Amino acid sequence: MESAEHVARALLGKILSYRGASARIVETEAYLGLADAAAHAFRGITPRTKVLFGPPGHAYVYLIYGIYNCLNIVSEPEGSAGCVLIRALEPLTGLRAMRRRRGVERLEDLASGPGKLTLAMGINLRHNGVDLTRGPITVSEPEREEEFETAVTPRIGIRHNPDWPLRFTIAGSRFVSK
DNA sequence: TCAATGATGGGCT
DNA sequence: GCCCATCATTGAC
Repeated sequence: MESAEHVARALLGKILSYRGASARIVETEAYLGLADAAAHAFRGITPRTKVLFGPPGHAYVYLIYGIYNCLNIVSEPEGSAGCVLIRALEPLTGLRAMRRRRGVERLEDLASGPGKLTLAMGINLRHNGVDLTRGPITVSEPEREEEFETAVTPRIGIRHNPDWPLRFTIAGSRFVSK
């Protein structure tokens, strides 16, 4: 089964890595493409959304509010536009670079939000469309799989379908967004 | 502690 | 011209 929800759940606990920085995914949201008015792909293929309609495993990076970038992973086969927004990370390595790029010290503040984490990891619009199965940005299994429970809540900051339970977090993590 | 708000630019009607 | 899948700061309490 390959739904955005399934992939969003499966990404929790995985390791996102790029150029020496790595972090554990602790919060995701599923967007359901043409079936979901909150999704960028809802209105169909445009220059911006065409990567969403492409093959899974690619990055969809977009600019939000003129300032921040958000990282998504295309989650469904070509022609189907589901994706998963990465919303928060638990920093693991490359902390010095993350602190420099973010301008804050506290570990909990480095990547505890979708705009914060792209800045911390050095991910921006240039990475739109890159294949995450080939690098240099990668998603991999953790060295030690830790047990955790998945909490399910409505998505954050959207106006359409605001109560759909498509936000997934590692329960109790201090690195989720606030 | 918490709600309100300004920053800032691309995408789309 | 309006809308954002945000964040840090401000100011009231």
